[in-house]
Amino acid sequence: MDKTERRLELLRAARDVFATKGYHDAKIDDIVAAAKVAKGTFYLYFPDKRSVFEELVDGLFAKLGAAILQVDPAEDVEAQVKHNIRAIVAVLLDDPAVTQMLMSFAAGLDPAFAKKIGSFYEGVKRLLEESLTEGQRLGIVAEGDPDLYATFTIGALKEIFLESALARRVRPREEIVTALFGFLERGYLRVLPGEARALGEERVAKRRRPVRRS
Amino acid sequence: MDKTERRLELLRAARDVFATKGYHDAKIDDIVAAAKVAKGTFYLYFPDKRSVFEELVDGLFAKLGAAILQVDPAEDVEAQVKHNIRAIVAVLLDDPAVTQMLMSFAAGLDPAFAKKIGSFYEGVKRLLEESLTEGQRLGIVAEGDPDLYATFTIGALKEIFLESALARRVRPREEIVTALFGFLERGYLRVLPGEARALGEERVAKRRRPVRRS
DNA sequence: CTCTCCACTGACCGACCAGTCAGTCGGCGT
DNA sequence: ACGCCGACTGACTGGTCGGTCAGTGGAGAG
Repeated sequence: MDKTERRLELLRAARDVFATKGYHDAKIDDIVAAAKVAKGTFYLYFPDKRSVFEELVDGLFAKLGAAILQVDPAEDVEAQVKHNIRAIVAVLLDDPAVTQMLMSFAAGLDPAFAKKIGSFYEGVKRLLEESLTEGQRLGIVAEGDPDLYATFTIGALKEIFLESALARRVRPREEIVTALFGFLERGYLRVLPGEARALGEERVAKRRRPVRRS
Repeated sequence: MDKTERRLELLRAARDVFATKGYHDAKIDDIVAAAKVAKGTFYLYFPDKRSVFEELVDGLFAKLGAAILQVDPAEDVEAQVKHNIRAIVAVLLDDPAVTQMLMSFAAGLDPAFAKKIGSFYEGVKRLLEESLTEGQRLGIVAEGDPDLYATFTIGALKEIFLESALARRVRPREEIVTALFGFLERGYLRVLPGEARALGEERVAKRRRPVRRS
């Protein structure tokens, strides 16, 4: 087993232990036991307990950031928004352990850590808020405080993932996407109605992996 | 200073320390320092650290439970829903310290504690879900999975209070009420439109403290 | 004045655990 | 064969708190 593999092993072990016991109850001894190495080995790969935790969270943040595409108002908005929702759902549900950590342990840890997560959400919110403001200018988004809209949306998202992570209920992904979009649409989205929709999905698919054709 | 007062003093101190430092970083020594008593005194009033915390949370739970009224579909629904939102907003914003604890430390503590908070939210959700299902039967609530609607709603609520508790933004209460209601209404509420609204507020007020007349 | 009572005190204890480091061991180059 | 390297080990340490309890002081009763 080479170094990269061992590191991954430790990361995996840490992720599982954190997810089941929570940050504070997760002891380094638990993690090394799960990874079947001695305690000292852990410290060959990570400087301390918190840094493993941060690495896990950072990884998910990065995946999320990569998955979300900027919405282009010139194209079919519904399809793009649905695509983004679908992407977020996929990333988060594919890694329920880290997702649970992210959703549940938000604050309540040391201030430095809370700041980290806080600033992430703030970033996401600002992005969403800007999209919404722009959307209002274009008549795609209803009147009202975009800041509040953003907050509501993020809250709804967080809650559904928290629920999934706690495994209180497993839901088909597409059901989440459709329901959330429906909720948002009748809440504050005013999308071009009718014809364009079916085509929209296709358009986004094309942009992700461009299809060459004659 | 009599016993009740001292107890309250400790509770207040604990609340403040928990809110600023989080459960784990809040040391008994911090609490007794804030309350200006010796450590031993703390243990004359509370059996251990967790029980103070639970007492604080229970208090807020109780206040919330008391504030929320069952919605009667025969009466003006909009007014009643708004009334409930207003009540929740009032309780939570009046005690930002405990609210922050409630919103932030959801899980990530010992399992027993997580279960406590979890079961509370589950209870709230079930109640809301039932109301929504009933609402669908009556044509007040749009088609769709009431479970998802409930999750979204609670998420939106939680998020806005989390934001307030972290003092990232202070908002006029009525603004929150109106915005959230608008969001829900255009999301899935189908309320009797028009005339009944102005009267509705009055009707709810009457029910809380019955007015005898002639 | 003294005795009793009890709220209050704070030095202390022991469990717990993140992080350390002197030592082991196997593989590989020579 | 030999010695070096570095990955790995796990007993140990130092510090931190939650919780304890023998002692203090002052108020009120007799």
